Amino acid sequence: MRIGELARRAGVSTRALRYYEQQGLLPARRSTNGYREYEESDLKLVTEIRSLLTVGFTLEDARPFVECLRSGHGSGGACPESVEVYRRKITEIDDQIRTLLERRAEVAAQLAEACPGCALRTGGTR
Amino acid sequence: MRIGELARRAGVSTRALRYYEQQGLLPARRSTNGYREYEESDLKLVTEIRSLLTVGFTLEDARPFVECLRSGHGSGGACPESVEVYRRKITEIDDQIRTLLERRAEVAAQLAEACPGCALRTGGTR
DNA sequence: CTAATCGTTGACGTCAACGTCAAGGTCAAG
DNA sequence: CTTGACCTTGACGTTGACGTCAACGATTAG
Repeated sequence: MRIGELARRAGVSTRALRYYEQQGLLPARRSTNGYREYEESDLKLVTEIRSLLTVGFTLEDARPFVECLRSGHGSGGACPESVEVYRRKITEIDDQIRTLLERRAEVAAQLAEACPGCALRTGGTR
Repeated sequence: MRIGELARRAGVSTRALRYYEQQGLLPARRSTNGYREYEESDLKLVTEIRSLLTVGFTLEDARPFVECLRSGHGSGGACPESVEVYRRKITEIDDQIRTLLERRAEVAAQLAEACPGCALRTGGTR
Protein backbone atom coordinates (compact mmCIF):
# COMPACT_ATOMS: atom_id res chain seq x y z
CA MET A 1 0.00 0.00 0.00
CA ARG A 2 1.07 3.62 -0.40
CA ILE A 3 1.53 6.25 2.23
CA GLY A 4 -1.96 7.71 2.04
CA GLU A 5 -3.66 4.41 2.70
CA LEU A 6 -1.34 3.52 5.55
CA ALA A 7 -1.91 6.94 7.08
CA ARG A 8 -5.68 6.56 6.89
CA ARG A 9 -5.69 3.06 8.29
CA ALA A 10 -3.32 3.98 11.10
CA GLY A 11 -5.04 7.24 11.86
CA VAL A 12 -1.91 9.38 11.46
CA SER A 13 -0.73 12.00 8.99
CA THR A 14 1.49 11.20 6.04
CA ARG A 15 3.89 13.73 7.48
CA ALA A 16 4.19 11.62 10.62
CA LEU A 17 4.96 8.50 8.57
CA ARG A 18 7.69 10.30 6.65
CA TYR A 19 9.06 11.55 9.92
CA TYR A 20 9.16 8.03 11.34
CA GLU A 21 11.03 6.91 8.25
CA GLN A 22 13.46 9.78 8.63
CA GLN A 23 14.09 8.66 12.19
CA GLY A 24 14.80 5.16 10.96
CA LEU A 25 11.71 3.64 12.57
CA LEU A 26 9.74 2.92 9.44
CA PRO A 27 11.83 2.21 6.34
CA ALA A 28 9.85 1.79 3.14
CA ARG A 29 10.77 0.31 -0.20
CA ARG A 30 10.10 2.47 -3.24
CA SER A 31 8.19 1.61 -6.35
CA THR A 32 9.62 2.64 -9.73
CA ASN A 33 7.98 6.07 -9.64
CA GLY A 34 9.55 6.84 -6.29
CA TYR A 35 6.43 6.31 -4.19
CA ARG A 36 6.83 4.64 -0.81
CA GLU A 37 5.38 1.13 -0.65
CA TYR A 38 4.36 -0.39 2.68
CA GLU A 39 3.55 -3.91 3.80
CA GLU A 40 0.62 -4.97 5.93
CA SER A 41 3.06 -5.53 8.77
CA ASP A 42 3.96 -1.84 8.70
CA LEU A 43 0.48 -1.01 9.92
CA LYS A 44 1.26 -2.90 13.07
CA LEU A 45 4.51 -1.00 13.51
CA VAL A 46 2.75 2.34 13.23
CA THR A 47 0.05 1.23 15.62
CA GLU A 48 2.70 0.23 18.13
CA ILE A 49 4.48 3.56 17.77
CA ARG A 50 1.25 5.45 18.24
CA SER A 51 0.20 3.59 21.35
CA LEU A 52 3.61 4.14 22.88
CA LEU A 53 3.59 7.84 22.05
CA THR A 54 0.20 8.29 23.67
CA VAL A 55 1.49 6.94 26.96
CA GLY A 56 4.38 9.38 26.93
CA PHE A 57 7.16 7.49 25.15
CA THR A 58 9.48 9.33 22.79
CA LEU A 59 10.24 7.93 19.34
CA GLU A 60 13.64 6.97 20.70
CA ASP A 61 11.93 5.01 23.45
CA ALA A 62 9.80 3.29 20.84
CA ARG A 63 12.74 2.14 18.76
CA PRO A 64 13.40 -1.13 20.60
CA PHE A 65 9.74 -2.04 20.32
CA VAL A 66 9.73 -1.50 16.59
CA GLU A 67 12.90 -3.51 16.14
CA CYS A 68 11.42 -6.22 18.32
CA LEU A 69 8.36 -6.44 16.10
CA ARG A 70 10.47 -6.50 12.96
CA SER A 71 12.62 -9.26 14.33
CA GLY A 72 9.56 -11.46 14.23
CA HIS A 73 8.09 -11.15 17.69
CA GLY A 74 4.35 -10.88 17.94
CA SER A 75 4.63 -8.24 20.65
CA GLY A 76 6.94 -5.25 20.60
CA GLY A 77 7.44 -5.46 24.33
CA ALA A 78 8.67 -9.03 24.34
CA CYS A 79 12.36 -8.24 23.86
CA PRO A 80 14.69 -7.48 26.77
CA GLU A 81 15.52 -4.02 25.44
CA SER A 82 11.83 -3.18 25.40
CA VAL A 83 11.38 -4.47 28.92
CA GLU A 84 14.24 -2.26 30.00
CA VAL A 85 12.51 0.75 28.44
CA TYR A 86 9.27 -0.21 30.18
CA ARG A 87 11.05 -0.21 33.52
CA ARG A 88 12.78 3.08 32.87
CA LYS A 89 9.62 4.79 31.74
CA ILE A 90 7.76 3.62 34.81
CA THR A 91 10.39 5.07 37.11
CA GLU A 92 10.33 8.28 35.05
CA ILE A 93 6.57 8.47 35.42
CA ASP A 94 6.86 7.82 39.14
CA ASP A 95 9.38 10.62 39.44
CA GLN A 96 7.11 12.97 37.56
CA ILE A 97 4.17 12.04 39.77
CA ARG A 98 6.23 12.68 42.86
CA THR A 99 7.33 16.05 41.54
CA LEU A 100 3.77 17.03 40.71
CA LEU A 101 2.54 15.96 44.14
CA GLU A 102 5.21 18.10 45.76
CA ARG A 103 4.31 21.04 43.55
CA ARG A 104 0.64 20.65 44.28
CA ALA A 105 1.27 20.68 48.00
CA GLU A 106 3.49 23.72 47.65
CA VAL A 107 0.99 25.65 45.53
CA ALA A 108 -1.90 24.69 47.79
CA ALA A 109 0.11 25.84 50.79
CA GLN A 110 0.88 29.19 49.18
CA LEU A 111 -2.78 29.59 48.28
CA ALA A 112 -3.85 28.79 51.81
CA GLU A 113 -1.40 31.33 53.13
CA ALA A 114 -2.33 34.07 50.70
CA CYS A 115 -6.05 33.46 50.94
CA PRO A 116 -7.14 31.72 54.15
CA GLY A 117 -10.47 30.07 53.65
CA CYS A 118 -9.85 29.41 49.96
CA ALA A 119 -9.89 25.66 50.56
CA LEU A 120 -9.73 23.32 47.54
CA ARG A 121 -11.73 20.15 47.08
CA THR A 122 -8.86 17.71 46.84
CA GLY A 123 -6.66 19.12 49.54
CA GLY A 124 -7.98 16.92 52.30
CA THR A 125 -9.56 19.74 54.33
CA ARG A 126 -12.48 17.36 54.60
CA MET B 1 21.89 48.33 41.45
CA ARG B 2 22.83 47.15 37.99
CA ILE B 3 21.89 43.92 36.24
CA GLY B 4 24.93 41.91 37.27
CA GLU B 5 24.39 42.49 40.96
CA LEU B 6 20.68 41.73 40.78
CA ALA B 7 21.45 38.55 38.86
CA ARG B 8 23.98 37.40 41.46
CA ARG B 9 21.73 38.19 44.39
CA ALA B 10 18.73 36.53 42.80
CA GLY B 11 20.68 33.54 41.55
CA VAL B 12 19.66 33.95 37.91
CA SER B 13 21.43 34.89 34.69
CA THR B 14 21.47 38.40 33.31
CA ARG B 15 19.90 36.94 30.21
CA ALA B 16 16.92 35.81 32.26
CA LEU B 17 16.47 39.30 33.71
CA ARG B 18 16.54 40.87 30.27
CA TYR B 19 14.03 38.29 29.13
CA TYR B 20 11.70 39.13 32.02
CA GLU B 21 11.95 42.77 31.06
CA GLN B 22 11.17 41.93 27.46
CA GLN B 23 8.08 40.09 28.63
CA GLY B 24 7.04 43.16 30.58
CA LEU B 25 7.50 41.53 33.97
CA LEU B 26 10.53 43.48 35.10
CA PRO B 27 10.77 47.01 33.71
CA ALA B 28 13.95 48.86 34.60
CA ARG B 29 14.85 52.50 34.47
CA ARG B 30 18.00 53.39 32.63
CA SER B 31 20.92 55.43 33.83
CA THR B 32 22.46 58.01 31.50
CA ASN B 33 24.84 55.51 29.95
CA GLY B 34 22.00 53.17 29.06
CA TYR B 35 22.59 50.66 31.86
CA ARG B 36 19.56 49.16 33.56
CA GLU B 37 19.08 50.32 37.14
CA TYR B 38 17.12 48.20 39.60
CA GLU B 39 15.60 48.91 43.00
CA GLU B 40 15.83 46.70 46.04
CA SER B 41 12.19 45.82 45.53
CA ASP B 42 13.04 44.27 42.17
CA LEU B 43 14.95 41.56 43.96
CA LYS B 44 11.71 40.47 45.56
CA LEU B 45 9.99 40.44 42.17
CA VAL B 46 12.65 38.20 40.69
CA THR B 47 12.55 35.91 43.71
CA GLU B 48 8.78 35.61 43.32
CA ILE B 49 9.10 34.82 39.62
CA ARG B 50 11.72 32.18 40.30
CA SER B 51 9.75 30.41 43.00
CA LEU B 52 6.70 30.31 40.76
CA LEU B 53 8.68 28.98 37.82
CA THR B 54 10.12 26.19 39.94
CA VAL B 55 6.63 24.95 40.81
CA GLY B 56 5.68 24.81 37.16
CA PHE B 57 4.19 28.23 36.49
CA THR B 58 4.83 29.94 33.17
CA LEU B 59 5.92 33.58 33.05
CA GLU B 60 2.41 34.42 31.93
CA ASP B 61 1.07 32.71 35.03
CA ALA B 62 3.48 34.73 37.13
CA ARG B 63 2.37 38.08 35.72
CA PRO B 64 -0.53 38.69 38.15
CA PHE B 65 1.77 37.93 41.07
CA VAL B 66 4.34 40.46 39.92
CA GLU B 67 1.69 43.10 39.35
CA CYS B 68 0.27 42.32 42.76
CA LEU B 69 3.63 42.91 44.39
CA ARG B 70 4.18 46.11 42.49
CA SER B 71 0.79 47.40 43.51
CA GLY B 72 2.08 47.44 47.07
CA HIS B 73 1.00 44.10 48.44
CA GLY B 74 3.47 42.28 50.62
CA SER B 75 2.59 38.96 49.01
CA GLY B 76 2.24 38.32 45.30
CA GLY B 77 -0.54 35.83 45.89
CA ALA B 78 -2.76 38.21 47.83
CA CYS B 79 -4.62 39.62 44.82
CA PRO B 80 -7.74 37.94 43.38
CA GLU B 81 -6.11 37.42 39.96
CA SER B 82 -3.28 35.55 41.65
CA VAL B 83 -5.71 33.42 43.61
CA GLU B 84 -7.45 32.57 40.36
CA VAL B 85 -4.13 31.46 38.87
CA TYR B 86 -3.42 29.39 41.98
CA ARG B 87 -6.73 27.58 41.54
CA ARG B 88 -6.20 27.01 37.86
CA LYS B 89 -2.68 25.70 38.32
CA ILE B 90 -3.83 23.30 40.99
CA THR B 91 -6.47 21.84 38.71
CA GLU B 92 -3.88 21.64 35.94
CA ILE B 93 -1.53 19.78 38.22
CA ASP B 94 -4.31 17.45 39.29
CA ASP B 95 -5.10 16.72 35.66
CA GLN B 96 -1.47 15.98 34.95
CA ILE B 97 -1.25 13.67 37.94
CA ARG B 98 -4.34 11.81 36.80
CA THR B 99 -2.92 11.44 33.31
CA LEU B 100 0.37 10.14 34.66
CA LEU B 101 -1.38 7.65 36.92
CA GLU B 102 -3.34 6.34 33.97
CA ARG B 103 -0.19 6.08 31.89
CA ARG B 104 1.65 4.31 34.65
CA ALA B 105 -1.10 1.75 34.98
CA GLU B 106 -1.17 1.26 31.23
CA VAL B 107 2.59 0.84 30.93
CA ALA B 108 2.74 -1.48 33.93
CA ALA B 109 -0.03 -3.56 32.41
CA GLN B 110 1.79 -3.83 29.11
CA LEU B 111 4.97 -4.78 30.92
CA ALA B 112 3.17 -7.42 32.91
CA GLU B 113 1.68 -8.81 29.72
CA ALA B 114 4.91 -8.79 27.77
CA CYS B 115 7.01 -10.10 30.61
CA PRO B 116 5.05 -12.03 33.25
CA GLY B 117 6.96 -12.06 36.46
CA CYS B 118 8.58 -8.67 35.82
CA ALA B 119 6.74 -7.16 38.78
CA LEU B 120 7.61 -3.63 39.84
CA ARG B 121 7.95 -2.37 43.41
CA THR B 122 5.25 0.26 43.34
CA GLY B 123 2.64 -1.65 41.40
CA GLY B 124 0.88 -3.10 44.42
CA THR B 125 1.64 -6.76 43.66
CA ARG B 126 2.50 -6.99 47.33
C1' DC C 1 47.23 53.88 26.79
C1' DT C 2 45.53 49.50 27.73
C1' DA C 3 43.51 45.72 29.75
C1' DA C 4 39.77 44.03 32.54
C1' DT C 5 35.19 44.05 33.73
C1' DC C 6 30.82 45.43 33.10
C1' DG C 7 27.09 46.79 30.25
C1' DT C 8 24.25 47.13 25.55
C1' DT C 9 21.37 45.19 21.43
C1' DG C 10 20.47 41.69 18.13
C1' DA C 11 19.93 37.14 16.57
C1' DC C 12 20.41 32.23 16.12
C1' DG C 13 20.25 27.58 18.81
C1' DT C 14 17.86 24.35 21.94
C1' DC C 15 14.18 20.14 22.29
C1' DA C 16 10.11 16.87 19.90
C1' DA C 17 7.08 15.60 16.81
C1' DC C 18 5.29 16.89 13.68
C1' DG C 19 2.00 21.09 10.87
C1' DT C 20 2.03 23.62 6.98
C1' DC C 21 3.21 25.60 2.90
C1' DA C 22 5.91 25.55 -1.75
C1' DA C 23 7.09 23.73 -6.10
C1' DG C 24 6.87 20.06 -8.63
C1' DG C 25 6.28 14.89 -10.61
C1' DT C 26 2.76 10.74 -11.54
C1' DC C 27 -1.24 8.60 -12.96
C1' DA C 28 -6.09 7.37 -14.01
C1' DA C 29 -10.46 9.21 -15.56
C1' DG C 30 -13.24 12.04 -18.55
C1' DC D 1 -5.60 17.53 -22.92
C1' DT D 2 -6.85 18.60 -18.52
C1' DT D 3 -8.48 18.16 -14.16
C1' DG D 4 -7.89 16.00 -9.71
C1' DA D 5 -6.04 13.03 -6.47
C1' DC D 6 -2.03 11.32 -5.11
C1' DC D 7 2.89 11.38 -4.45
C1' DT D 8 7.88 13.58 -3.92
C1' DT D 9 11.60 16.54 -1.48
C1' DG D 10 12.82 20.57 0.98
C1' DA D 11 12.35 23.93 4.43
C1' DC D 12 10.37 27.05 7.75
C1' DG D 13 7.01 27.41 11.91
C1' DT D 14 5.45 25.83 16.46
C1' DT D 15 6.32 26.19 22.17
C1' DG D 16 9.02 28.44 26.55
C1' DA D 17 12.64 30.17 28.79
C1' DC D 18 16.31 31.13 28.23
C1' DG D 19 21.95 29.76 26.47
C1' DT D 20 25.30 31.34 23.72
C1' DC D 21 27.75 33.87 20.64
C1' DA D 22 28.85 38.41 18.06
C1' DA D 23 30.05 43.08 17.84
C1' DC D 24 30.14 46.90 20.25
C1' DG D 25 30.16 50.93 24.10
C1' DA D 26 31.24 52.41 29.22
C1' DT D 27 34.00 52.61 33.29
C1' DT D 28 37.74 51.87 36.21
C1' DA D 29 42.40 50.39 37.67
C1' DG D 30 47.09 50.48 36.76
